[in-house]
Amino acid sequence: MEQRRYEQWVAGGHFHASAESDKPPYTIVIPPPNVTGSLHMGHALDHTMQDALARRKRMQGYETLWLPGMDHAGIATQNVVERQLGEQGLSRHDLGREAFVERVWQWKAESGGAILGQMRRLGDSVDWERERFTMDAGLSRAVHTMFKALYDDGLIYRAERIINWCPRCLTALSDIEVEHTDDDGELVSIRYSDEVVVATTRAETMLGDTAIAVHPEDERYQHLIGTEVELPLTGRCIPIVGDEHVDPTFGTGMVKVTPAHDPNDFEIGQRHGLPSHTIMDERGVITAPGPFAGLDRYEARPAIVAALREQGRIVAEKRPYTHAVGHCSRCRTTVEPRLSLQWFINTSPLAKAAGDAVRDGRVRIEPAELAKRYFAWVDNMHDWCISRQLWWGHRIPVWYGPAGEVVCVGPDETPPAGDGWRQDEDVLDTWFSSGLWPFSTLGWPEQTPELATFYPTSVLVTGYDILFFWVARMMMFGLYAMDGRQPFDVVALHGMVRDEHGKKMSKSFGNVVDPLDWIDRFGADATRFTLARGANPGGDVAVSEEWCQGSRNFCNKLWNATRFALLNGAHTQGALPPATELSTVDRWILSRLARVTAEADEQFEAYEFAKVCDLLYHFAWDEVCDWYVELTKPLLAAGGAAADATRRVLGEVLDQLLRLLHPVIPFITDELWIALTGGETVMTAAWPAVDQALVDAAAETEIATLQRVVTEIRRFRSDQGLRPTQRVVARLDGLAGAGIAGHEPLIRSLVRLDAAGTDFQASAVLTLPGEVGVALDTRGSIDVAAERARLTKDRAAAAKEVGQARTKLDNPAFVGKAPEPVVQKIRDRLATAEADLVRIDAALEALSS
RNA sequence: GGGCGCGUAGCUCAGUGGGAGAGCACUCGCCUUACAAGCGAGGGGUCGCAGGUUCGAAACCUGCCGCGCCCA
Repeated sequence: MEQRRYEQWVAGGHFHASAESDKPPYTIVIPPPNVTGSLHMGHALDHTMQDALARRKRMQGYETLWLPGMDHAGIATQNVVERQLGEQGLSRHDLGREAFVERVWQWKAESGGAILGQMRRLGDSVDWERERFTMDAGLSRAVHTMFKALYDDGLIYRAERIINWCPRCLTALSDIEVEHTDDDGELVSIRYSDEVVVATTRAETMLGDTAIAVHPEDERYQHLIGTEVELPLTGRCIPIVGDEHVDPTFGTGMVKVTPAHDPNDFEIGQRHGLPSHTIMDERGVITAPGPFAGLDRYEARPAIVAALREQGRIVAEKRPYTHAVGHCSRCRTTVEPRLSLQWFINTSPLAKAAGDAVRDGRVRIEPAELAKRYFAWVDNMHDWCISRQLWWGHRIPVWYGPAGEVVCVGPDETPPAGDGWRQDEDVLDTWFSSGLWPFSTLGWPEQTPELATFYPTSVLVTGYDILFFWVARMMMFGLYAMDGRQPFDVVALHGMVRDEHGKKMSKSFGNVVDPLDWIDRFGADATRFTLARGANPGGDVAVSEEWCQGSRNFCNKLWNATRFALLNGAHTQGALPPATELSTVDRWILSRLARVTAEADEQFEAYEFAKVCDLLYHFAWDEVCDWYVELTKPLLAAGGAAADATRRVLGEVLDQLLRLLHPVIPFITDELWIALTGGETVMTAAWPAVDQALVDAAAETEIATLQRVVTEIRRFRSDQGLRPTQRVVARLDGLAGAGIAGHEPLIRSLVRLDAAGTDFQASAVLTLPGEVGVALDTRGSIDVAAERARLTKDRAAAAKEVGQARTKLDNPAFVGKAPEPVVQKIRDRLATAEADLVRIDAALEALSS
């Protein structure tokens, strides 16, 4: 059912947005999933939110573009294809660069982008005609244009720096592609000389030491500054320098300095003009001459410790010693800080602008509290290493000439002619192209109608976990490339999807839920509703199968309610009858509908998806199904003009309710709406407008009273053990005083009370709030103990209320300082509770006599 | 080590100065003519702990305990 409906939506062109439309634009670009990826719960949550926003805006009359696509995931994709080659005993070098890249494209054509099909299952209303991929010609042109612009502005530079290096992927990584974990290691203290002892977790790097550093004001060691010490195992002599960044309280207060293998040491080296000795190759194998050459870094460590121990130089060892270790976010290999020549972006002016755009309110982060995290990142941004030693990606458009020339070519410039020119071997970080996504997908650098219409995008919906990875980069690039115009007006953040105990889903823990499995078993609507219902701004979402079942049950409830409506002639033909021709029940539900519509709008605008779902769930189930539908039964059975009006109102309420729910649960609402109204699709129906004229406080009060009376009678019946079907003869008194005189037939119908005849004998008398009396003839089967228990409980509640209210009112400070409405409210509460007490006491006394 | 955040019913979470809420789970009764994937009724919380501000604190402030995330 769902797939057929989806294809109809696509075929109907309902997802397509036109740049030539004169409607106001509303734009969302999808956070591009990885071309190697498949749909997981995180995507399902992210997409559900975006789809809900897009569908609502479409119904509101906006030219709504939700643009889909994927990124090329440089490292991940290259890994996949290299693994395939590996199975045939080949490496990418056997193929050569050109053939390898061809092979990757082939892989993409055959098995890339599985997620796109899965998005259809979820119901994503994306404009498939505008699907984009970061390696497409247009987007590649955007990348080259951006590179050239930044290069010409002096914001891109090439330098030898310590970077994060993955010895398995054989490429540089940016700071954010490194994940730190606390790992068990060892801390060994090595005596370099009688006076020089240093502690390190990386003994093997001592081969590359070029100094010892102490704090310049450390009195223990001041006299050593300027002297030299012999580096064990090497015979080299290295200086002792004073540097303020040494922590005198850590270990011995002396640190070894290995500028080529540690970022902090590199800086110390820069400050003191120390040489850098690289002692490992790109795979982490020791290259320093001597007995350790050829050993892997993890073999070299124990070997070197052993050699030092033999010389009696190991003076202390701590095992295990827990310390933070960086890992490649793609393959978990321990990152090796490595001195190498890379391309960088000078982020300071860009990050400043990215921070200011949020600070001055041009871009709003929802929820606002998360802006703090954003600032923490953009205000302390390091330069961004953008070169990767990969083949799959956008090759850096820089050419080197035979005479040492360096030329950056723009998108339309041909590479320099002549012999001896070669292009830079590296490609750009995938996030470089992802950073251009909000405008490269709209045609930039061309000035397309799409760019003019749909930029800036309206909202970016993504997880707080990539606020740094991606959002900050789009902000930097968008503001730079689009003349200071922000890439999006709002960033709506959500959290992670977790299991039913709030635990992170992980393969190793075995608690991963596949959204496609839920879609198969419970439907896309139930899956979406479960996620949306848990989606508080910026918060994680815990989900479980039971909750998805609950969502499925809700969809089923809607189906049954609509079935009831259709079986009873509900319709949406013609105008609503005027209020004067409507029953109180009809006026009440229309009033509630108006209020709920207003509230839903408010919550939607605030990206409060959980509140929208909660609101509509309770309105639909508690008010429409449990009360309104039940109340219409006697009205419809009575027939006549009133029944005709109710059929129209019932149709109206469901029509509007299905529209309100459509953004979150698109499939079933469309199915039911078409059946109810005969329309083409609810997708193109107008979003419900709030009609203030329908708000009817008097009707609401009346029905609230009716509900309280009915509930009290049901409570009595339940406590008395009267079966729901058992009809009881009863006399109702005081309805007029409570303002619900006209509703006696409704009340009798809902609680199955028959009219009192001539032989009526009351065996139980209830007095309800508002002086309503119910005298029931239970044919002597009254359970006195149960009734006494019930009344005693009610009395305790009323007495507690009286006590609390009195305490407040007896406090002169409260009466004197609290605002008058609050005091009045307490007075009212006291009066009500005191009246209840009198009533209940009378009933208890009657019971005893 | 630095920063951010959380601690409310059995579970997952709303609730930011004025009567402690929801879903699920639980108990009891029901095959009531839309729906047992349901209907009706009900039980359940010293709002982490200790101080403070206030007429009034789950909410605001301070400290402590416990947990999580990000960064180094």
